[in-house]
Amino acid sequence: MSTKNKILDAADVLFADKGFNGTSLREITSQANVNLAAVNYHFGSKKELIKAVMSRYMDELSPQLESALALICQAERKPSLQEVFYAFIEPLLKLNEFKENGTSTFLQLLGRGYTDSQGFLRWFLTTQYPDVFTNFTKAVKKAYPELSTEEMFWRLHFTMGTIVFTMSSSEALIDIAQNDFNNQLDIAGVIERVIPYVAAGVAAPITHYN
Amino acid sequence: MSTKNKILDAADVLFADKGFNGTSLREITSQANVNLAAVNYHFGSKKELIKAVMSRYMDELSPQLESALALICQAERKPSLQEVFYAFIEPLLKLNEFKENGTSTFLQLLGRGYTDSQGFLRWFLTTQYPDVFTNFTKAVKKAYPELSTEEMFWRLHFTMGTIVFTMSSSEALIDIAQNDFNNQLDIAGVIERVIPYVAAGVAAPITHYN
DNA sequence: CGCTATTTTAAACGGGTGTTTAAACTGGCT
DNA sequence: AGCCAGTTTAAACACCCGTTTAAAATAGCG
Repeated sequence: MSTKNKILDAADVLFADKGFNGTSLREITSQANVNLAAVNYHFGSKKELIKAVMSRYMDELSPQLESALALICQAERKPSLQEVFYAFIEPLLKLNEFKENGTSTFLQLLGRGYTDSQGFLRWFLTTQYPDVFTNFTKAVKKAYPELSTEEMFWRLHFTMGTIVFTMSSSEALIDIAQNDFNNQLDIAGVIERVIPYVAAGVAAPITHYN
Repeated sequence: MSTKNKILDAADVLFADKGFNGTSLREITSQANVNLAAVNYHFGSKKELIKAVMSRYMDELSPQLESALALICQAERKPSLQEVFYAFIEPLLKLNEFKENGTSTFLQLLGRGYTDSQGFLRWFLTTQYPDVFTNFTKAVKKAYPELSTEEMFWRLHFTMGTIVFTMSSSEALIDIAQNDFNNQLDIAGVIERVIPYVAAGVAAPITHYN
């Protein structure tokens, strides 16, 4: 395997686990059995490495996501919110074929991107992959047209938060569930439980504020 | 004002803003106009300072939270989920009297605690303030008794995630809402919008898994 | 083979980190 | 006044960070 890919493979696991700030290049390169300077040689800087790690996932995910959402947008029938969210799930779970534990790793990385590094990664994603956001918004609007654009903006970010945060601590939560309820879940199991939650949240009745 | 409090005041703003790992003791002490060594003199270590910052909020919050939830648990009438959540809101918003921007700062700190430092802070909170969690669980169980304990465990953690994550990025979200919708919100406004969402999420119909 | 371009390597660079030290200062006490 | 516990201070400590350098190794090609 190429040095570049060895670095990427080691980096995304460590980044997901300990955050971008919390992971040093020396940890990454020693995990990857690669010289320290290789990161700067192949990627230029740590910041560029972070972008490369995210891009590898987004480039895999974003076309599938767009086509799945396009299918919903072009259909005549009005979709349910659950359908819209499940359009997300399938491409997300396919990341497990792309890379071992790809789904949870990617979602954890997404969570890190929101809180670490003061949002430069959110900027990177929204500018590099804007279609994902607009298509998702369109699909939700079709499923729940009464919802104002602003209210939808908030509820989608709440949803983003729920998913991303859940995945960031999914390992700990799965451990607790195993101990307390003797119920062994995997990532797909957690997703199964979070979908009804977020769907109901987005579908919540409209309240009027003063 | 005492050196100890100057440090705490500077620390919690910086910690909330840039995370625990992302904030250096030198930033804190220069912001507080205090000598660098004062942190280790008064608190022992950075880790202990983090605990002290969180304890200051939790000691203020936890008694009020417990009595508000106890009121619900002891009442004869079955409460609604919205009521249970609003029992949280009032004590949380009172943190603004305790300290300027206390509510959002505390919630941001809570979010940092989940993702930074690999969950040592979650351990600290759940072991130091266990009553908050058990009382909350009791109140929800009273409002929605059909929900199994395990399902409730998951939905409460989803809720935790939604709140905490939303608050971590609340400044950025409020900025976007201002630009895109000409709607200037504060923290209370964001909370007003998130409550119906999480209440509907927790109240989602029960699904059966294979 | 021999030359060139690419890649890998060890070492060092400058700077930031949390923590510790020991000396200086402070205010209250007899 | 002298003393002393409590506090503040400047300086240094050892260590880790991301990045750069220049030499060594490797691979590709005429």
